[in-house]
Amino acid sequence: MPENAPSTRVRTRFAPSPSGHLHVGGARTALFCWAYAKGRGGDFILRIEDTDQKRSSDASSMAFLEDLKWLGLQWDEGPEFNGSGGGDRGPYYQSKRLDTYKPYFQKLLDSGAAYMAFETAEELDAARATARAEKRAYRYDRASLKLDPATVEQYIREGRPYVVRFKVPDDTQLTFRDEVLGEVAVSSGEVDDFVIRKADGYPTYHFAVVVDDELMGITHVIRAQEHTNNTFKHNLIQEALGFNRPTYAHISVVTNPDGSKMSKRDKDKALRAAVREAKLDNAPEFQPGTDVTIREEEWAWWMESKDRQLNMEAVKALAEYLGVEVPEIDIDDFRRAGYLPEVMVNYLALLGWSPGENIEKFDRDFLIQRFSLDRIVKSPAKFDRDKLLAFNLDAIQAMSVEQFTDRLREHCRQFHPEFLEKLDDDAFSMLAAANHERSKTLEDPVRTCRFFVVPDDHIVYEHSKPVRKHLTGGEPSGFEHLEALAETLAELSRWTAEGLEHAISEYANVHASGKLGKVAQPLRIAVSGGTVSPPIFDTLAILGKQSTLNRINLCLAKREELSTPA
RNA sequence: GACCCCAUCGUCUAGUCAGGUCUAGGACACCAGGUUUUCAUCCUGGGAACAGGGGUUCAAAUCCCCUUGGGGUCGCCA
Repeated sequence: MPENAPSTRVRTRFAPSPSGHLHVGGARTALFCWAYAKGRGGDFILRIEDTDQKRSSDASSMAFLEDLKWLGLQWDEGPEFNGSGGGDRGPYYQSKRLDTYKPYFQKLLDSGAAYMAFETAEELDAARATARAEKRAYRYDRASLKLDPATVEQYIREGRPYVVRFKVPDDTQLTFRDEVLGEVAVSSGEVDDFVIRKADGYPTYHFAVVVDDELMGITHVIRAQEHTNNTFKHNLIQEALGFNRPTYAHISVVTNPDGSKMSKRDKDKALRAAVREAKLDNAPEFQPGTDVTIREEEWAWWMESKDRQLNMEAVKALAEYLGVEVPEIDIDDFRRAGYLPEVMVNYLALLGWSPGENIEKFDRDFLIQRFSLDRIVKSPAKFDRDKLLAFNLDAIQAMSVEQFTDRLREHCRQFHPEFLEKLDDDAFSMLAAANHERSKTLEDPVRTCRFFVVPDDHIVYEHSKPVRKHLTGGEPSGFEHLEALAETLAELSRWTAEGLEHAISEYANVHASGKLGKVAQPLRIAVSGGTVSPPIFDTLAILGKQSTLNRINLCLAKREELSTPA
């Protein structure tokens, strides 16, 4: 098999189909391709495998470009997007390369390496169903190969639709060397005469991938292990066309906690199950506020088969409607959940690869320097959210307050603008600083600090036992402390965390035998509605004097109500 | 079902290719203590694995075979 000469420039590619966001598994594949090429002074190419005309191609289907960018994976060639892409070996969309494929189809047809087949999809489905019912393995029977030339010619004249199939040789061993798996072999009898050109004239994945990899000068194919068996087909086409065989590395799949393959279709799967559970027969009418609708045809189409996906907006709306959590599998899900891109990169790299030496925290540059195919683990890796979270926490703790503030501001700008609208720069900075040490994600401050951006009289007090206890318990009780504190604080001139600490600690020394907790918790409840908030002095400082006093008074006004169990 | 691939703590993994330094290392999770004005941190300690069975060898987590288990693929999807 032709090895690439050492002098050849390394070129890898990531080749997704345009179907929405980048999911975790795809992201890891892209990361490995990128790291391998970049570590060797090579090129990382992005190619869009859009040879399925049935698949929707709305704008949101290219959302993964943004995800790739967010992770910091620049592509040297491919679709142009935000500074990445371009290149002179395009177009990088397979649907725009139809003319390119034509002569290669012809070559295979002429040489007899491929042939036309006239069975319809329906006929083949039926044959497969029969085989299944009889519990035997389905094999294409090569009926069209046995047609005599005159018949074939006649069929073509009649305008019968046909596909082109590759004629797989009988009785040989097909082998290839894989950089992670080693030698992989199968006997050719296991490989069907596969379709390389669909009835609509589009190439199938197998064909397009081979032609494009050759024409784009791809030297290393790093892809998921689900493609291992396809490699034999690709090798066959390469040989028939006189192409180079690139170096292969098949990386194991990333699985869900239950061990099943993590798939971009998991969200739809979860939703379909929920729909059946809820016995929903038709597309629901969503809330008037949303402009999302699912048409009847779309609904039926989607429910019909497990490999069909709804668009992003519909997924979100339907999940909300059904009140179910769809699994977090897309890079974008983690971005929204407040994970840092560098942490995602670090964690993803650890799924199936490790640098050894007990090193597991590293950045992109380290990855580029150290990444190699021979340290890739062969077995599937479960995606462990706990560990990801722990890494995210560590990364946040390692930041300076200023860095954290900037990151949080950016996160809010994108996903929670109300925090920037309601809080001025100073208050926002204080909020960020107060949350720095207690946040595991950029979403944590947002989630636990909603009360800052709510009007004073909209505070909702939690009717729970701990709340009641902190308010009514003790001698003096929490309410009594609040009454006293309202006066003390009203007279406080230095409304800063330090000033507040001074005043409140002093109060606690005198009236609560130095037990700060006795006064901090009632205060916390009064201003936030619950028992959880940033450190109390910071909280009050951010809130400001007026809001603090308003809320204490509001809490006191609800004394009766908050003293009795709900 | 057929074929391909895989197999170290609950999880991600180091160690396997070049057998001895492995009474198997790290991280996450877990458990027990401790610090802390809440939550979250943080500190200390602890339990936790070579799937099973046969070989080969002075010696096996490491090499070979079988069994079992897991994953992947069997589309005019990619």
